[in-house]
Amino acid sequence: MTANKRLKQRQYGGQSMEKRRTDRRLKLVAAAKVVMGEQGFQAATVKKICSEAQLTERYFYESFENLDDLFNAVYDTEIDRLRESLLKAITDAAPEPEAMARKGLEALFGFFKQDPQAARIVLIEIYSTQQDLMRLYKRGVQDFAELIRIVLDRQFKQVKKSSIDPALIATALVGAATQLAVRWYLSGYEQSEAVMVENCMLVITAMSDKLTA
Amino acid sequence: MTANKRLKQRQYGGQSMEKRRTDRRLKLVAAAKVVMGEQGFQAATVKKICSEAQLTERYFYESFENLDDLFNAVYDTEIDRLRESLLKAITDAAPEPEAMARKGLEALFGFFKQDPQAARIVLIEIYSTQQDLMRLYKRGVQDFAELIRIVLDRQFKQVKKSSIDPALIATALVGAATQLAVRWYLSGYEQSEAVMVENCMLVITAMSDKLTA
DNA sequence: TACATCTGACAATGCAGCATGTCAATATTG
DNA sequence: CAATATTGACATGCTGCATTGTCAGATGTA
Repeated sequence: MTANKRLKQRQYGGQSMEKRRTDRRLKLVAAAKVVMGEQGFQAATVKKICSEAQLTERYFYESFENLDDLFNAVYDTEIDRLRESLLKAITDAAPEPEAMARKGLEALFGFFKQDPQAARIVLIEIYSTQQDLMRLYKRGVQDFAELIRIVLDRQFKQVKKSSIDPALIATALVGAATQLAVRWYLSGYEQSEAVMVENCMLVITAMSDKLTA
Repeated sequence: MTANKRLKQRQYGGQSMEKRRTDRRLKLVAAAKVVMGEQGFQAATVKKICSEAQLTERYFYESFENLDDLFNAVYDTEIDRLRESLLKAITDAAPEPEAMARKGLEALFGFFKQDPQAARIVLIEIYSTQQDLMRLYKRGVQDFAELIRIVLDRQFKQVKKSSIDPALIATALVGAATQLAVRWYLSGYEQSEAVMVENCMLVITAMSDKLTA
């Protein structure tokens, strides 16, 4: 529906049609991040977002089906940014496991501290979407857990008790970190970033100790 | 507004006005739990809930301001049930710390397994309310964390590093358990209850070891 | 039995937001 | 310059839902 009449396209403002479309799309995603990150998904409307993006409402439907669709785009964008930041921190600190963990946590809490809108999107609003919760959850939690699991597997090759599942342990650790982040965000970042990192580190090293013991 | 014209009240169906009102309120809370627990908060409407409760819509406004208000009531009810179950399990198993933790986790995961609607309300839909997120979060996460913190404080009196905050550690542990529960719920309870308990226990004992070391 | 209260079914109203449409102004191309 | 594509501002129709209102019938009270 969106691109049916391809009769004649031309430049406008020195940009091709495709460039203009993707620019508008990016503006909408950025605007939606602001609105949803400040007021929440529920309070977000097409009108508000288009107004924030300084675009007329028609262009919303040029790029998105509905608000859920747009939220997915916003979520993916922010999660990608977070993952990139995390991966860079971790790989830079390799190969010392403890340094990797610490730098990773610094990147994580730094990300949330420096961008409260993204924090709300990633930590809170993820659960407000109707469809695709599984997809978002997998992308936002399980993929990170998978990262951790790989490290865990390296640390302890032989599982002592067969009922212990590295994937679950990894999920639990992700949960510990995110719950700390949620609390931190909701408190208005009451504690210092260093304190958050330090306490989260303790949980991780505790687990590491336990598994290597 | 609800109870202005107290001109003349009388029995009906053998019940006093107050009894009838509270009965209807309870029916609405129970119905809302079903609708919101199955379809989510967003999909819940006054009509659906009243239909589920087999009450006409007028009675909704007799007991609640709006859907957020009703959700609060549902959430409180379920959290209270969960807390009661947890406390009973823990106190029954006292004073062995490890047994307390294990029985507590069994109660926790048992609760979510046996009542998926409550699981969704408590784990997922909590974040979908507009107002009062702080209140719900405090009631649903921080109060449980406080429980744990008290136990932690007993286990290690002197904090080695001043930056370690038992309240944060407790929050992290709550996060670990709830994230496991969320994953479990979203997977359709893929793993056995025993496996969930076992893996969560490992995280807790790891932390316990670390703090008492 | 007569009368007031309570209840349930459903209608009426009003509003908010989605989705599409209109149209004049502007930019681009030939 | 003429013709057409593109844009922005705004209007329009539509839908679903919240909230209030109506009324007949059921139930209790004097």
